[in-house]
Amino acid sequence: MTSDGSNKPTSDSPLGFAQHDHGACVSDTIAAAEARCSTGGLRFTPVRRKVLEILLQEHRALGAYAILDKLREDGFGSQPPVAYRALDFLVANGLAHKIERLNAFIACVHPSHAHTPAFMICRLCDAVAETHSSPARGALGDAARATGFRIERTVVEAEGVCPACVDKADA
Amino acid sequence: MTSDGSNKPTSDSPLGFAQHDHGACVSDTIAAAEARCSTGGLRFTPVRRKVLEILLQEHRALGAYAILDKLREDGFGSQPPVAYRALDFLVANGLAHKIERLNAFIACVHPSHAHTPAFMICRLCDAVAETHSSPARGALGDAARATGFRIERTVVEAEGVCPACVDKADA
DNA sequence: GGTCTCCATGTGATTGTATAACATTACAGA
DNA sequence: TCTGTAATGTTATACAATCACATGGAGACC
Repeated sequence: MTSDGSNKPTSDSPLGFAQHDHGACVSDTIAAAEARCSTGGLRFTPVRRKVLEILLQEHRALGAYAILDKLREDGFGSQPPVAYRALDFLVANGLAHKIERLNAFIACVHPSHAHTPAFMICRLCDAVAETHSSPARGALGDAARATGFRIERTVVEAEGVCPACVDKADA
Repeated sequence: MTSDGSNKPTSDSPLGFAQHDHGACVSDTIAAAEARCSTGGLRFTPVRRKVLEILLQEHRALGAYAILDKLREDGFGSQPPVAYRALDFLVANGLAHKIERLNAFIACVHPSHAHTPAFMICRLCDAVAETHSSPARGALGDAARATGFRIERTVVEAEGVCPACVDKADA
């Protein structure tokens, strides 16, 4: 379903909507994860590493039970908490994000610096691209200031059609 | 858990973070729903009305199964599809919104005109206030234009602490 | 009025998502 | 080595969402 699916963008089209060296994308993220864990005194254990590797395979969001299936194939524990605990760790440390709209998870594409992520989700090919938002600016920030609400975290997700799928959408 | 919980703001504190005549808030919304349904040839059936009334009782998001419990108390069907179908109708017609972060639903506070809702969710008292966002503006809109992504719908939800709870949060 | 059709509702069963609770194991530091 | 803590494994269960099918009522049409 990964390399031969008809929905999958071909090599000249974006994964996270933008062409890039995905191999580097993967190894960079793993390296960043190792760095962050060693400096922060965190343990980048086999399950956690494996889950991050699974998420990094594609720029799509994976549900917890899909991850669990892949873990099982590789001989890890296969009960829900195994996946959820690893995902909690990755999310808490900025190495992955949860896509609330999909109840699914995706690897962070630039885990090296703190950021407020925003996502664009293609409803046709399921690709997810990460960008960033600035919660303080914009209508939401205005409303928060006006009412005295203290923002601690934001969920910003756009659903629509990615550049590789617009033709299909209009057909 | 609703009227005696210690988390519940007292009568002088905000529901949607702002003091208002909640009775009018409820009746206005019901009236708007009736208006919209009659002009649109839609059927504002008993279950649908009841679910909207349930959602309107408080400015908090309710899970589908909590709604189902209340439906059962009032003699309606108590299987999940009963609630989900009514919720689908309300959401599709702009009378209610889903809070993705909570997998829960809330009545729309100004159903009369089309809008792109955004929410502020208090993690201490569970109050939810609705405001609006403008997807085209801001960092997300910029990113969408830059990559050629066509936004069809946005999820904008802020989690934090509402004005009535800041004291508790800092304690 | 009769009947047909569509839409909404009711119900049972099932799948997917997420967490609670508890036992066990691995690891780092005293 | 001992010990406290963090991570893992496992069972069970709560919560979220959908499928499939039967029933019933409101309106359209003759």
